[in-house]
Amino acid sequence: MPATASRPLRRDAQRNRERIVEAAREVFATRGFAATLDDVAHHAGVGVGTVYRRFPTKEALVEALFTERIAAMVALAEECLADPSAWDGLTRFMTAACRVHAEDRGLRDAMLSLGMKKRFPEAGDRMETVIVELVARAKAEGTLRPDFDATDVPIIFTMVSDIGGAGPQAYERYLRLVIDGLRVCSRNAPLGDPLTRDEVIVMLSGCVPAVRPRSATAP
Amino acid sequence: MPATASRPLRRDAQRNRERIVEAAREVFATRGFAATLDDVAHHAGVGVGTVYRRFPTKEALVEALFTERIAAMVALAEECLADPSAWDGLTRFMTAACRVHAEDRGLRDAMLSLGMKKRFPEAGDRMETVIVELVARAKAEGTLRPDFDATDVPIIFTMVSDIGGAGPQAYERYLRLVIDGLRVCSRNAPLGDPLTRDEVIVMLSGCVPAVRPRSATAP
DNA sequence: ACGGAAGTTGAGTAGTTCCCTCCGTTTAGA
DNA sequence: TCTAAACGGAGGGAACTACTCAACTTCCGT
Repeated sequence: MPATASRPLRRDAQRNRERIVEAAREVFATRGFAATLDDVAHHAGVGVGTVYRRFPTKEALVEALFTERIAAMVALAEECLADPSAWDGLTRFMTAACRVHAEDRGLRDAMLSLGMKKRFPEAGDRMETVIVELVARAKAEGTLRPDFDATDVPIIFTMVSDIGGAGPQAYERYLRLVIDGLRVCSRNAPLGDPLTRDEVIVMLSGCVPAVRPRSATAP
Repeated sequence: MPATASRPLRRDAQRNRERIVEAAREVFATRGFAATLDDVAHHAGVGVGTVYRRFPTKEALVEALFTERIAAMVALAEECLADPSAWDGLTRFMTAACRVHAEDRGLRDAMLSLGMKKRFPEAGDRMETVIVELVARAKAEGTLRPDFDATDVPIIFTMVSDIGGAGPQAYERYLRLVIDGLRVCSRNAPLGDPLTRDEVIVMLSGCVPAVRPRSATAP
């Protein structure tokens, strides 16, 4: 891997780059992947060309914006795995994830879209295994209903974060409702079979916007 | 109301009209309001022009397709209101509504989109009051948690029916999960304040596709 | 059997959105 | 001062979609 240590940016270019990243954070946070690079440029007070000079595609900008934040989410999940109470660990993770998704729709789209696996394969795998463990541990503890499945977690994230439009706190109410349905309770009706991973993928691809590719050339 | 009793359609035109309606039902059921009238025409084996001759706009077709079915949903809600068990009445209604939404995405879009109020104002009002009663009755019965609100019902419909992409049965699992969270239970965490009607409207407009107008002329 | 009204067709129009490029102009900094 | 780097933003081009229209076809009353 040849270190692409190109010469440092000119001072104005560096400043603009920072402006672009900051503007992108804001614009993506509110509009998600639906945000346009024209939006970002305008918000940053620079021309579109400048954005494309720094980030050759929208994809590149997305990667630059979210790599770090997704790693932080994985770290959080791992930290929750260490919670002495499995139930608290799982629900803390779910609550924190939903809050983050509500506050930053871009991060939501990055984590839940199909592109996740392509863009951040390592983080994605790690996240998946940690979620499996969080769920297994809470079932073993006897607090999480046994018919719940790890594949339900991203679906719940998607469902709940769709509420985002109604204000940043709105998700909380419905997440709580769902979490109250997660506890073992003698009156619970059985859930039946969980979704397969493929079904989850289909579902996410239908609900979470993708970065629209310039031209669709399927391999 | 001047009976627009124009002369009866020619036989071939009548047959085509029926084909169009049937094709539209199928296409809208799977693609929702995202379906194109070109899709419908193709599916019906006629030209687009024929569709537009019968239904001057997409709106008109939507109205023709869903007026009756929405009235049926209102009737169902009223029937559930007569259930001796308020809990069963409410959950039966919610389950039936979600099943219908899963089976016919067009009906879902018609019932949950903002256009509902403009297109079917009477049915919309009636539905709203019946839901309020269903919820009040179940709270009075002591089975529904008291911090639940009637405005939560359409939100739950939206959340759950978003799962539709993963197959027609997928919604069931998550609806059950949510319903299990609706029962009074000493371990339930308080939900806090419900969404205002305006917040509900914002949320729905963000999640449910509208019939795209020919040109955007905001009043 | 025929004339004309009703019906059909589908390429085309017009509006919109959005990713990205290009080139004439500006500016940092040696 | 001079040059390479950076900038701006109009516009290319592709995709999508609601809808139109002029040339053609079919029904049906007489």
